[in-house]
Amino acid sequence: MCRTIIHLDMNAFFASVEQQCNPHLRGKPIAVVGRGSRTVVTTASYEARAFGVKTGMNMFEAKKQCPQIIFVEANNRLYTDICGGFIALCREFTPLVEVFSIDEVFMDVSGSLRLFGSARDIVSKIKGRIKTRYGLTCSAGIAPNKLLAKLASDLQKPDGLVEFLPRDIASFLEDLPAKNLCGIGKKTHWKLGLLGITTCGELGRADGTLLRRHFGVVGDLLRQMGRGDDDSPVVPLEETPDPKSLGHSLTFPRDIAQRDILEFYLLRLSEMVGRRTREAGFAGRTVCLTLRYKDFTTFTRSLSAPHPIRETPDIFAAAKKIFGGIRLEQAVRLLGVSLSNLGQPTSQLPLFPAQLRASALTRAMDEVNNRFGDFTLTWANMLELEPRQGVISPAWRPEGSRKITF
DNA sequence: TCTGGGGTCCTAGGACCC
DNA sequence: TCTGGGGTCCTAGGACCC
Repeated sequence: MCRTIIHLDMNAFFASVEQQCNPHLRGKPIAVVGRGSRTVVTTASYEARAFGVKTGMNMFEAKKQCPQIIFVEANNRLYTDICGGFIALCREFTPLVEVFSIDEVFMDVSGSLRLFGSARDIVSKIKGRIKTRYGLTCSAGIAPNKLLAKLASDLQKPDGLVEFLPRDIASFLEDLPAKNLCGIGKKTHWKLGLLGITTCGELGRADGTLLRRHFGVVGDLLRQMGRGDDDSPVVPLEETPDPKSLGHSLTFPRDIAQRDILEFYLLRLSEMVGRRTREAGFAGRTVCLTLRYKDFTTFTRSLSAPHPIRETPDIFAAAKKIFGGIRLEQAVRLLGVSLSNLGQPTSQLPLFPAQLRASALTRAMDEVNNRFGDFTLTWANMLELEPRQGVISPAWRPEGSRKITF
């Protein structure tokens, strides 16, 4: 059964939104960044990209590439609101809309064609509405599967539309670098190169046993990708699986060597994780601590509790226990806390008055914070720390623990 | 003034149990 | 004293995505 899949990719999303909101930024090289000096470029406008400014660059590098660059602090709320509108718009054409990231969606319009005409028609309607409503452009790819649709949308930027017809696919893939495929990163590209494989054509013809030997179970998948085969479904929001982990991490403005200060941050991160976990109605058994030293050496240590936990003091206690077992070798640049092995909280009621009080207290704090903002009400020893919110992750997805309303 | 933050999936070794 | 094999869980790390 041949499907018709559309991939839509908002062009330089965060930067374009900022340029729309602030006319004086239009036509200028800008970069959306987080707060503080130790931040990186999340999105660069096309004007900035022309100077070589790329996502992931730190501010100095960006400034070096483009001295007149304008840095704009991210406005997360604005981006998620527009993303919500964008998704709602796509869902007018099919319920099969998969949110791949804050600025990318897949649509399976196989069943919508009779109602709305061709996939091209659907794309031009959506593009038109995004342009009118938000002043934004996007690039679109149309193909028989997600892999190829994403490849297609990448070919014309900005404001493009590329359709892959089945008869053209093989010849197009023949000389296409394999690293252009979604899922083949730097390392895999390098390893493939050692095997003499650089193009999709070569990957598709490669020996299955050879690929399995070097890439394990992924080997077979790689060969299929080289041939442009992909039968993965478009997963709509309603069917998105529950998250497997929830976490937060923080790069400090300056490296920190004092354990007591690091413990303050640990509590703060534990509270952020706990609150989000409770809000999403989960509990988790495994607490994982991520630590990055001054020299960027990064490692994780985790600890599993016998029962699912969700209260801040429980998460903090586990994080502190892990932290206590680490002998600091350098000043610390980043700390992270995450909770995994997620499931439904055990439904048993708290047994002891102390537990009952703790849980009621948490509930009350969450309510206040949900209404008035993060850290309005907080644990006393967190008060001396500045609340600090970074830029939203471009991989943010409005689902599960991050639900939004349309 | 070097290098963010939020996730998923896979692998591999060791403990432990039967 | 040496010797099995299978299965699960835990931990740590790495590759990948945006």
